[in-house]
Amino acid sequence: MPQPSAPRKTLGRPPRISREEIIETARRIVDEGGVGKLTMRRLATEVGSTPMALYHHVRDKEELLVLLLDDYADRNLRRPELPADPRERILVAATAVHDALAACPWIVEVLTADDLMSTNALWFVEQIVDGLIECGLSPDRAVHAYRAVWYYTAGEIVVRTTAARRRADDERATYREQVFADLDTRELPRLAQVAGRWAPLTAEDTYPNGLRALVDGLLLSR
Amino acid sequence: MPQPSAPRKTLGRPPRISREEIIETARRIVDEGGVGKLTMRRLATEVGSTPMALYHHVRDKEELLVLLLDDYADRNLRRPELPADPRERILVAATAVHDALAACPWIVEVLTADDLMSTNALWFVEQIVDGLIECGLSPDRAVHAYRAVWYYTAGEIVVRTTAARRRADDERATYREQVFADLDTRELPRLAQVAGRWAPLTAEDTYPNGLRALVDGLLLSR
DNA sequence: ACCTGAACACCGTTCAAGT
DNA sequence: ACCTGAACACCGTTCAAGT
Repeated sequence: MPQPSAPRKTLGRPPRISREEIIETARRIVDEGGVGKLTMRRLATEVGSTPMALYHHVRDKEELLVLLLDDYADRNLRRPELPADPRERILVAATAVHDALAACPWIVEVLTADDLMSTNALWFVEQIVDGLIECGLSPDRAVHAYRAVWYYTAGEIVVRTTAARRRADDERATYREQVFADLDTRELPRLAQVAGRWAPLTAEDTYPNGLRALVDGLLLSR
Repeated sequence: MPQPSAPRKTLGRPPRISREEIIETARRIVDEGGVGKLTMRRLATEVGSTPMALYHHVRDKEELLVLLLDDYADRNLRRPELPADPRERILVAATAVHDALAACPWIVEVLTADDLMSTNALWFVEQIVDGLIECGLSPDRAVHAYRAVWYYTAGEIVVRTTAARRRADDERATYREQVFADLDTRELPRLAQVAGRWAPLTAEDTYPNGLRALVDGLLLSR
């Protein structure tokens, strides 16, 4: 993603819109109406231009989305004070990333990206990998462990915000309720036993507990 | 998702297409060309009908997708022999679900559903929850622990298959490489240190290791 | 170099009518 | 009860032309 960089001295028509302006407007549209409202056409009109002008500043819609995620990370991932203890540092850094991303429901569509790549987000990755190494993992194992943390974090956000969306949609959730009401007590006794508590239980925020368990388990192996 | 149930005796025009036929054809389209090729219009023509006829059998496209996921789970989640040891049982059941879903790249779009709900998939959930209880967790904690496993599993699949897709797309991956090549060695020393090995390291299949760590960590707490 | 207009090749879904 | 045709209100992107 090459930055447009310094003001160009080359000849030609002066730009009427900038990458920054595009991203800024895109952010506003998404904040107001969700990522579903962000279309190249609408973005163009809100930026006071035509759809095709946008393609001079971003390659396509997917690049725009990734740009938007990076912008969000740069803007919302303020670096917290990190504890000296490496295990605690891992937990605090991962939770900070998690909380910032989870606060932003539209992120899911883009979050499936391979990794967070904004320089600001990389600082958190650094802290986690460093904490893992300080806890005694080799650098290679630390990368694997970091990835496990990222899988868990991304999965938690994706699954939970999609569930919340479905709940808002109404009546889609009743399918789950119906399935759970009709559970075969003989074949699925444990699920039948917790069926009534499933909704409240899965609504609880268990990210920190699961994260701690995962990190402890990852550190067990050395 | 009410089943169409027994052959209806009520009067009226006899159905020309069935829900089963729709799902079967949808599955074929998706298998051949990916989930992106599945449109209501194309599905209609391949089933020999019109777009609007489909809406008599499924509520909308999202319901069709969930139906398709359930169909896939019923068809591909063959129940393995499970070990007697509860911890091993958890690992084998979770890995079986993971492997079946990971083998199916189109699943990602639907996987963000709250939970797997086909009766066949629920058997695996039952095995995991049961194993966790047998290991000494309370039923409530077992549900939370199962959810952590599901977050980790869904996250791993979503992140990895999206990454693979991006790699196939080409040149999108080079962004990551560029960022990693330009890492500030002073500010991000650990990442700079592993930068060269990042791609192969993250390409390795570490699902089973991470799963074991997570489960061990979850069992530590009681 | 940057922007525009028109067009291409699509979408999911609603509505009113037919059998 | 089930299906059709036409239409609505959109999409992302390409291409050729303008300034």
